[in-house]
Amino acid sequence: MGRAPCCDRSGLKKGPWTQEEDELLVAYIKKHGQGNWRTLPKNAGLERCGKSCRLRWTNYLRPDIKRGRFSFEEEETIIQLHSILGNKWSAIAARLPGRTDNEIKNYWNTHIRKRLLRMGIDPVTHAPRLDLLDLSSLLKPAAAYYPTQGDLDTLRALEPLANYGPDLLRLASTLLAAPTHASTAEQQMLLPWLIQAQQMSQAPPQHATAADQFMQTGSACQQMPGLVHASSAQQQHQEHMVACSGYAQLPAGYVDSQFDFVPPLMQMVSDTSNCLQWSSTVTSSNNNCNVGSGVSTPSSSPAAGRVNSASTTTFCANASNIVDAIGADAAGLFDMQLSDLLDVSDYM
DNA sequence: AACGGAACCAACCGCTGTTCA
DNA sequence: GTGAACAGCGGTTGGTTCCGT
Repeated sequence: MGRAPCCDRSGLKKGPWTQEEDELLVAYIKKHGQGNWRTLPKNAGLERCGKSCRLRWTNYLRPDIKRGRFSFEEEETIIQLHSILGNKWSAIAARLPGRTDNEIKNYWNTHIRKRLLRMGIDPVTHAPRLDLLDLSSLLKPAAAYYPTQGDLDTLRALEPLANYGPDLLRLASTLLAAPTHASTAEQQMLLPWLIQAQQMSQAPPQHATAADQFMQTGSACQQMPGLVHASSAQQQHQEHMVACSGYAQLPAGYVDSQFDFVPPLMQMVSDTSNCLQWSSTVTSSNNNCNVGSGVSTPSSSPAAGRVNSASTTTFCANASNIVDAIGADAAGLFDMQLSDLLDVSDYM
């Protein structure tokens, strides 16, 4: 839509706020509360537009604002949340008490973003920059790896999770980014798991099982049809992440029980027969495309996964089965249109 | 001390989503 | 159902401060 900014009206002041203006605004809000921003400036005796007043209040004058440098913990939290939520500054700010979206956005652009770039990490995707990797390792001969029958059996058993895991991550992150749909309590339930899963997806176990390694190889093959073996590059990627990021610490002893902490969301899904139908469909569509290339890729990223329209339809239709299967317990979480819930544009 | 570039951050701008008549 | 009004969000700008030469 887009409307002309209200500040364009003649007589309204722009630019830095004076102490007198601040006092007028604070006094008015203390007395009347935050009401109609449109009428507030006139009632408060301010020559400002309502938008400017709201911004000044929310970003500077609010009594609960924490000022000063960001702590190490806050910085780590921002990085983790950004890897999940992308540039959803307001959503990130909602999880950092006392910090505003503007402050976090500024801090990201001036400090964190540059730091990640120096470390060779793409601040958009949170993955190592491909131009810094030794891509020649991707070109290893296809016959370099011969899986055993045991590997194949294990892979077959884990296949469903391997395929719909990323999509569940995406689903959960979408829910977290939709505060009007999911309650705070529900988001609090999802967030720790999402961060943990995100860490795992960025830094897989250093002494992974054969099945893990084989799954990774399979995943890489889906992303690069024609390349049978890409685990070397993958391992390089992982080591790079662990060495550089400093925020990818894994829970001790997680390796052999990586599905132990599967949260209710995933558990409910895995318990249903619908998920089998869904996972198998996604698996088949994955043969030619990369569904949900990773929750760590914000929608703005050009590196986001791409699929054709047919597989998008399949994915959405079967995701609907998941929602049905989860049932009334999670109804609040899914009280929205699927088209809204799933950022379909990511898959186009 | 003077200058220029980098870093920082408050504020603005343009857009989207929601509400309501 | 439609469109205007409004609130809020994310990207960008521009003024100020810091720091190295």
